[in-house]
Amino acid sequence: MSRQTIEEYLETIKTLEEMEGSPVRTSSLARVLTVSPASVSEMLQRLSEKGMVRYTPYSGVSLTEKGLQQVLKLTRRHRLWEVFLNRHLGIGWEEVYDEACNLEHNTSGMVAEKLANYLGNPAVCPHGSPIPDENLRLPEKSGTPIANLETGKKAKITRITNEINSELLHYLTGLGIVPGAEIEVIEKASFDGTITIKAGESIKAVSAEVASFIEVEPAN
Amino acid sequence: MSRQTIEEYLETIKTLEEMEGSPVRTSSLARVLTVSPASVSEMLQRLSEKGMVRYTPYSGVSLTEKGLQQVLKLTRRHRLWEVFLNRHLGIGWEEVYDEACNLEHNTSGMVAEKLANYLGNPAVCPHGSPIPDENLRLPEKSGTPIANLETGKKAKITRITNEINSELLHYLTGLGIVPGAEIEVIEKASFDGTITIKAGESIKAVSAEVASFIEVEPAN
DNA sequence: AAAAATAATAAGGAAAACCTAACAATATAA
DNA sequence: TTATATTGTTAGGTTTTCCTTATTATTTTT
Repeated sequence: MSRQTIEEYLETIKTLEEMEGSPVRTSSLARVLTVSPASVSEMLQRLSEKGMVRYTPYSGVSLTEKGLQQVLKLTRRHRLWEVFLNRHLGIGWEEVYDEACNLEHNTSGMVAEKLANYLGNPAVCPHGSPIPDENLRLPEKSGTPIANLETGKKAKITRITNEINSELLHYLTGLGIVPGAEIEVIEKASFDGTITIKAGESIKAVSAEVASFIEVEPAN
Repeated sequence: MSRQTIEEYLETIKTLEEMEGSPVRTSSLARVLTVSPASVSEMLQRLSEKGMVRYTPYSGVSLTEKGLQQVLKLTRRHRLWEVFLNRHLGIGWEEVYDEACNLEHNTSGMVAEKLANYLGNPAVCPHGSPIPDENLRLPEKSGTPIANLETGKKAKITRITNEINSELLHYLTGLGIVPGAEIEVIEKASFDGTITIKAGESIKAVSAEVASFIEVEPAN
């Protein structure tokens, strides 16, 4: 198994653990990686032999500590590059994900740490996601999905949890829903979860699905 | 043939064309790439089918215009990253080559041009080698090997043409022989080509082989 | 021109990363 | 609780891209 392939599998497992819970099903991985379930089964056995994952046939797969450390290392590099691309090269936060994906797998530890230092050891990426520190530790989770915010409450957007879908991010940018923006929940439709949000002077509604990607911290 | 493999072959062919002349022999490529001559033959046929090289069996291989453009594109990305790593991250000019190799293959055109702009469109890398411009054009060659410099003449070091050998570069740094340094040739031994150089206050001798990597521009 | 050195090719193989089809296990619904 | 549907695994095969070894062709040297 090539390093690239290993890294792709591990990162996808981590993402799915967060999205759908652990353990992750073979079929989910097959869907996301667009390969056959049979291929996934095969790969998971090999990753298991390498001690990167815990794999129980017919049940699912989860990262071991070793696998998790590997993913955190990549996440750190990925998000550091995102900060650089956005802040210094002026590439939009909607676009930096893909570019950072290309760079993260080819960054040495030395370059990663010098880069972190150059950037002033940022705590979050342009989407508001936390950057693991030098020891790969993450802070306690602080934000909450916007659906949890009471109507009429003001809050600050801290994070958009879907970094991959650049169309979504462009759409949110158009609505003024970007990390750091001050917003207020005007209305939450109980029927379908649509949420009406005031951002700046404009008032816009977003679907429950889109809202699920928006994390906020209530203003005090 | 994977993109990575193609790029490695093309870059090696270019380097060997400069070092040993064109066309490049199969055996030279096999030696540098540490693969069998049989594999090289096989690969050269495929590169030839793709129109990247001109390959004449038993004679050798040279880059086509298409192959050359490809190499220049990579060279541009490579040297831009070297400038960034050296100037902004503080990685020594002796070390930047390897790191830039990793990054160059995973850099999009967009990132390359934004990076160039960020760096102020530098003309040369930390070793003094020219960076192809946005249209992949290179300036006329201006420097000359130090062996061509007359004894007693002052000159400025413009380039070290061996960027790969970091031990050599560390050695030269210790002697004060770095791009930009003002030097003077004290003596050229006619027997073995050893050259005695004054750099700053110190006077040191270098072998003909090491000297062959040092390019200068005479002071006016 | 023959011998020696070098280069190219052919034959065969290994490993990675997929696949399909058949079978097995588990979950769900009647 | 049995039948049905869903999901997962195994077995065996394919493709790609490299490899080595042995053989054949060409060039160079004597």
